[in-house]
Amino acid sequence: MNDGSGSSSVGGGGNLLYLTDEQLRKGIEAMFFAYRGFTADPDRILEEFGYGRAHHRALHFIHRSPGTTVNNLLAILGVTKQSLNRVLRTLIEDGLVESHVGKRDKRERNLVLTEAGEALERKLSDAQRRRMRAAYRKAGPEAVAGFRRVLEEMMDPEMRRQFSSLRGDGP
Amino acid sequence: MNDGSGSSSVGGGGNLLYLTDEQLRKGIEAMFFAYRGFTADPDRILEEFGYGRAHHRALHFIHRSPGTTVNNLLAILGVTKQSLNRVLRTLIEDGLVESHVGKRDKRERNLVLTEAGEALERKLSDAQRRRMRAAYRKAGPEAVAGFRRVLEEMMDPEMRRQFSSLRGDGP
DNA sequence: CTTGGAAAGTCAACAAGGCTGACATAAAAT
DNA sequence: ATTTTATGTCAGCCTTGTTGACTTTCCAAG
Repeated sequence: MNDGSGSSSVGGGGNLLYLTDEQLRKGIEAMFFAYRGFTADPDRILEEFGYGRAHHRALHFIHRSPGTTVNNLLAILGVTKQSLNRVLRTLIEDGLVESHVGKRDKRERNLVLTEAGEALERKLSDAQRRRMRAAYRKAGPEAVAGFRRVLEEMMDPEMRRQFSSLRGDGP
Repeated sequence: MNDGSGSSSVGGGGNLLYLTDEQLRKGIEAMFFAYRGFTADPDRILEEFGYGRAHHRALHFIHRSPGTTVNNLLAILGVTKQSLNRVLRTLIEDGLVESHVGKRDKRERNLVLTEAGEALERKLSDAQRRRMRAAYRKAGPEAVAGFRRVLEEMMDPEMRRQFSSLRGDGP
């Protein structure tokens, strides 16, 4: 019944060809396969350490916003505090993350990476950057700009805001 | 501190500016947030049915290659047969998927979606397409081409092959 | 100063969806 | 006849997500 969403614009304006269901399906599958590639390298490294994706995410965003609070991290990662706490606890026990009582608000915990934490984060993001750099290089600057543009449009609006600002530390 | 891989080309040739670590980091985070958005809509629908990502993946690729075999699906999804089987079993029990003994090779099972299976798949992919179409439209054709180009480069080489061909059914 | 409530942590229990290993069956291939 | 392949299944483990209940700390409003 062609529910309105479907298979529009074949003989249409001409350059709307990329909005056909077939093209969209290819885009959907490209996201699926690419995301797998995107995480494959870090995942191999994490496995050596007995960690998973969740640990990488935590390390990444603590590295990115040193001194960020647990609540901040929860908002960014979109998981429950219990789930995050479990990951955070192992990272703290293993000496990769330090949790300091907040100065202004002592209820808060400011999270920072230790030397070892920075080292692992670097190892992980190096691997991820290496792949992305290669992809960027092969695709060229124009493609990269388009890539970034589409990804940004694909986010939920809230995420898009966090994506642009994403402080987490002081004002 | 600039570990060799890092922060190349700032005052460099000029248009290599986009390969700085900072730009790559933004790309990495864009992938993370965008993938969340990308799956958010189907995930809400799946939840109503008591299904998860794994079910969506199976439905998608069976819809895409009707009559595909279990082994084919395993290769595409990159999971163990036990893991896939669990998902497949529930889909078959729930009457969304049918498993037919292969004609030429009776060891194989040819998987197809039932009416109900097609209906759910459509509902899921409609939601996903809707978001992607909106993103495509806002970003424009040039951006979409770049998006696809970078994603393809980001895949593992094997996946890239499957991405282009991806038969699964007859010769 | 007292107290309400936010921030954070903890414990318990559960589910999805990955994994490995072992084993069974049928059918194709050698 | 034997081996290999395709599939299914049982059992058990792990990570990472969930909910719910409860405690501690401590800022801030009354």
